[in-house]
Amino acid sequence: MDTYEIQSNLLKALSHSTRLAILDILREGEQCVCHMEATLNLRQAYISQQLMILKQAGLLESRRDGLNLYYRLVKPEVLTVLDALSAATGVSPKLPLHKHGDCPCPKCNVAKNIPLEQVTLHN
Amino acid sequence: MDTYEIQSNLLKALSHSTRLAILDILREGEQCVCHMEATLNLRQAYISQQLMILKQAGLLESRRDGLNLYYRLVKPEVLTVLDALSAATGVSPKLPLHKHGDCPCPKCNVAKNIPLEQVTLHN
DNA sequence: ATACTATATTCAGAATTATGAATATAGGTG
DNA sequence: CACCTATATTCATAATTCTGAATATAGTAT
Repeated sequence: MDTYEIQSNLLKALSHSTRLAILDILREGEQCVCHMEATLNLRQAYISQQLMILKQAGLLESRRDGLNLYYRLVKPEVLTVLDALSAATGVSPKLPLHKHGDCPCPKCNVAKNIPLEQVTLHN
Repeated sequence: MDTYEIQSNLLKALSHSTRLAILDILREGEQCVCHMEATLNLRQAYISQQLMILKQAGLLESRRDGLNLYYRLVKPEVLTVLDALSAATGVSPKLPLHKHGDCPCPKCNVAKNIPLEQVTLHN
């Protein structure tokens, strides 16, 4: 019954609402922790713990860019599982959109018109 | 985050190796408890407990025929989830085949050539 | 170096799940 | 009715997971 254990281990990694939300956030590509913090409105330490669980399960990897760590899905096949799950439950998740300005992460702030004197450039 | 909870509840019902095996047994149609007992080589009480969990999650229903209770999948969409899971993990379950003669259930004994004097008929 | 920012880890208690043992029940048979 | 067979339930304990608080670390900027 070894195959069933492999599969139930993956399911256990998935069966948690915060982790489902994280995977949903990562559907569209990598995101930093602080972006998840702003989107999910949960404490950073807690999100990190859930990220570690997903990473240990082999679903995520991270990349550093300056201060920020960006997580990305390395096993996109799980999205197929999640889609099948939406079909089976009859409900589809939609992410809470954080208010514009609530997310401090670089990706979210690229588009904003920040006064030049406040922008720190890498020289 | 309610949708995520609905989905994680279903995942929790699935994320157990015995329950995955049970669902696999039910892929091909209804089976009685004693058939699962023979196939999985687990104690009856334990299997009943797992069946109750799957039933509570709305995945199974049961039907009585004489002494036997037959369980069947009432949400076949979960099979799609399980198939996606096989794809994601790269492993596919195959059920242990019980030795012919180890399963006492009616379905398994229809084909056997049982001496007539031992067959009990419903008169 | 010092201070700051983003993220990770450790620890502990609460809550939940897993599992086995014992027993209960419901239906069938004689 | 008494007994058997198939299945369900209850109870107790062990194991695991959840969650928060506190703290640690690693990189950055000055």
